[in-house]
Amino acid sequence: MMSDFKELVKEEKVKQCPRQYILALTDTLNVITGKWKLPIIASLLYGKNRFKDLQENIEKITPRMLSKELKELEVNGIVQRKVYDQTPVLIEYILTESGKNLINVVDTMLDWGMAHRREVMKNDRP
Amino acid sequence: MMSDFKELVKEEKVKQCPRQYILALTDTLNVITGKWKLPIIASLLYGKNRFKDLQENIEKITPRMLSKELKELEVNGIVQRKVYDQTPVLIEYILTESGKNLINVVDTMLDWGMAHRREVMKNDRP
DNA sequence: ATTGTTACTATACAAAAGTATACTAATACT
DNA sequence: AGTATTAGTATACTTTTGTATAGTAACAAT
Repeated sequence: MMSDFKELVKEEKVKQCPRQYILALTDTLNVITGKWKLPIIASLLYGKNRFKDLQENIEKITPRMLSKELKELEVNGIVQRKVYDQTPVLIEYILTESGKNLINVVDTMLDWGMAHRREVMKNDRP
Repeated sequence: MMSDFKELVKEEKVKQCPRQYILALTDTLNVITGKWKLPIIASLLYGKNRFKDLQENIEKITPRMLSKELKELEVNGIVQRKVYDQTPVLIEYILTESGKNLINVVDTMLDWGMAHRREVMKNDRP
């Protein structure tokens, strides 16, 4: 079964990309671009969900950036912030369904990246 | 068949992402991030391969940015620059195999983006 | 009263990415 | 000699993104 975008590209008469496609692609880009987004999402996938866990797991990230990125991921519906009223306070960042599904995107990116490296090697020394 | 990254995440004992995975992901991010990369790649997929075509096809891009991005895509092995010695000179930017394969990444991003919008709608008005 | 813990915020700054506007080189056509 | 065409480059600037460093709030334990 062929996907939307491949169908679209196959049809040579198509002149313009539908607006909703552009919106969807922009959303995805916003969620994965930046220096810290993928490390944070990967850490959350691994089950590191507290602020301190993330800070320890992601080398050299400052609390300012971690806080900023988590907020952005929250308003974009990628993570959910859960507060447990203990002492000291416990706060967990949990991936939403959409957040978990990002693994498909990451995975395709990984596949392409690996294949691209093989391709470049092949062409450099034929 | 399950992919590399999904396998990795399933194994809870895994503590660190292999270096080559990080490199591959970084490569992919570098190729698709920025305001103009996807529009340029999409235009090239559609068969718009001359500088002027791209300039007309991509609204509001300046020649400086187009030139800069094309150069970057070239050194990263995504496009190939072909010079035809005519008058006026004809220069074509052609996607490499890796460049064409980016459609898989774009497509997965599109799928996720569309599904995410449906998910957000569902949660906003339950 | 001091120290420890978690989860941050505030301020100032540096670097990267993108924009605006004008200009150039090579060639051919009139 | 002046104009058109393609494919860019040059310079100065603004905006966005990320860094460095220090400080805060709410408790509890000693």
